[in-house]
Amino acid sequence: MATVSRVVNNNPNVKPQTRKKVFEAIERLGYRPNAVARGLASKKTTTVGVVIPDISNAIFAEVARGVEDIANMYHYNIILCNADKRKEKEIRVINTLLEKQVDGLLFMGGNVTDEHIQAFKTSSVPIVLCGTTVDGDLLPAVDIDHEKAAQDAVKLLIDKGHRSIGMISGTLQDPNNGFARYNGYKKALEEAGIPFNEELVRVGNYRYESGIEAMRYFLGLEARPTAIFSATDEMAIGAIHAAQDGGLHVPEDISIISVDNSRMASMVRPLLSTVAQPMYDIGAVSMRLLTKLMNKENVDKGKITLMHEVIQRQSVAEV
Amino acid sequence: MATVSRVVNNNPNVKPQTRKKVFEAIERLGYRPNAVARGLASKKTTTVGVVIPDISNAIFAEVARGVEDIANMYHYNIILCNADKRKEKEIRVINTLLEKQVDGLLFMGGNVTDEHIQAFKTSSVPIVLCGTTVDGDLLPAVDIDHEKAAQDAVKLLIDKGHRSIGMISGTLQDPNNGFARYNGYKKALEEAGIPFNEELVRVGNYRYESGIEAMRYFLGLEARPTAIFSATDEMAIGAIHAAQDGGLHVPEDISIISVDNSRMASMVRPLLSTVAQPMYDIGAVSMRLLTKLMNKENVDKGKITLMHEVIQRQSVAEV
DNA sequence: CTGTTAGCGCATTCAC
DNA sequence: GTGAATGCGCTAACAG
Repeated sequence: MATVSRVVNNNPNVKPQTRKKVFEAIERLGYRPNAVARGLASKKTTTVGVVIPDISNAIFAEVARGVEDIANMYHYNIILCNADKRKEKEIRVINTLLEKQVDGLLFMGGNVTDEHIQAFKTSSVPIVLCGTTVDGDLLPAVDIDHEKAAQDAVKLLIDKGHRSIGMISGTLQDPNNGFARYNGYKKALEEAGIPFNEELVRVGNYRYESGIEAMRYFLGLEARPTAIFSATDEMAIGAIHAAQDGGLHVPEDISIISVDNSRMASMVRPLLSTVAQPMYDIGAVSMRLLTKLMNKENVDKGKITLMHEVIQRQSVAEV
Repeated sequence: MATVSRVVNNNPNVKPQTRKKVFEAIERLGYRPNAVARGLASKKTTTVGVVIPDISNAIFAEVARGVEDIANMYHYNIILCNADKRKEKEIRVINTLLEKQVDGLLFMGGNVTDEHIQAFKTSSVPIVLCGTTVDGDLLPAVDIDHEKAAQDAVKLLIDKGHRSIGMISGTLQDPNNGFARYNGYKKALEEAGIPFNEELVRVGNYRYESGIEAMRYFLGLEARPTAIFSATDEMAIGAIHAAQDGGLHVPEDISIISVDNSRMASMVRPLLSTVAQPMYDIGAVSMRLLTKLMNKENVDKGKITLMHEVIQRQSVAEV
């Protein structure tokens, strides 16, 4: 029995002949190791839990690929849990994952509240945040600098001569994709000496329809902005279509830029200018960090910030 | 100890007072039940494995939502495993899930080969196919009638007067989204007495870029078709853009219809006509079926076919 | 190199 | 209604 265990776990202390015989028996009997029993005995499940805020969001799907590739590379299995963008569900899922004795936890995106912190604190296994951060150095995290990304996007608009720039924001309660990008927008304006105008920002919900709604609002303004910065690609595409539906040409009549560089940014006419988040890398790097943590290796504390890059395509023109 | 177990498992044979005391102790000690040990002892994990062929495909994301909602309703957890559209990985993932002692398995989309069947056969827990089927009654499955869906789409084109209709197909090796839709296309032509022309079908890979490539091909034909049927929305959108990039107007110069009705179909100009697959329902129904199977309830054998519906939007016009 | 032993943390008998 | 005993299938330490 112990020998079988050794064979199954690739322990070298088995005579090749015996190993062969065991494999044959395994084959013959159709034996399949029971991962649950193994997990109980070894106190390791070689499984990491990944909570993903919204499975239907293409951004997270790409991050998940990065996570997975690295996880496979280090022979970890992944339990992906969708949290439907609901906080209670996020908390519940975290607890379920911990009960299932995952060896580590990756928390993707979303807003990390005190309740989350509370749940994380009860964990005896390492946790890393992925595509989000939290104030202080409470938890290791890998993300981009959302504020700077937004600022760079708006700066491009300004460099092209735009002075009246609207913003389609995410909810300001969301510290990363929402508030940080809003702040980046304000900073860019400030730096260029352009007064901030509350009327030029419209809060959406990240989705296509709210991009449409926002653009309709801008079109109705007596002083319509010449350029729009959108917090996400999807809203930007909605904005483009609303502008076109209103008889405008993009970018001749109005320029549009956003943040994400999701696949969709190249699936629209005109092609969308946007600032690229290295989504795959965010996933890969955070998973690599988690493997180190699970392996009790020493790692530098604190957040890892990955570089973004503004991608110029067709939706922005000189004013 | 047994009493704690009873409390945690909601066994009624506990005095309310004792129950309360146990809960207090649980709270005070921060006790968290170990799902692994529980699984070993009870031989149930209240977990179902879901293998999803491609996490970055919006279609599957929507199906997954349906799966999840029902799973939660019946108090099952879900392990989502992405298989990256690679057969070996699918097989590997199935085995991993089985080793982890899931109570049931949902296999989503993808091509079910003999190797799959072989892997499924070793399972002692129920398995249902979701968004795919297999010949014979080997496995319970829920899906739409892909062939009929394609046929209906093409029929709409024909009803609008089109006689020269191109098709952007998926790979014909794929029995569902590929071959079945191709057959539906041929059937519709046949029924209308339109001769089938090999030159008017172009095989793509379901992605946007291959839609572009296919449309470029059609645009280069001396006898350019007046309408295109695409096997997926994403390729259809590529086709629309390629047509527009080539100076054509959709639908005035060329009509386009596809199958899927993904969210993207409403995120393009003109709005894409397409036949809707009830994706959420496919997920929900298959999960419900699985719960019955896991519960050893009697269910009707065989496949469940859900209804599709052709959605007329803007991308199709009379010839 | 191989077999024996003792848990892993729980659910499930069975007594009381 | 509660506690004590047994074992789920495996790994880990130990002895040989």
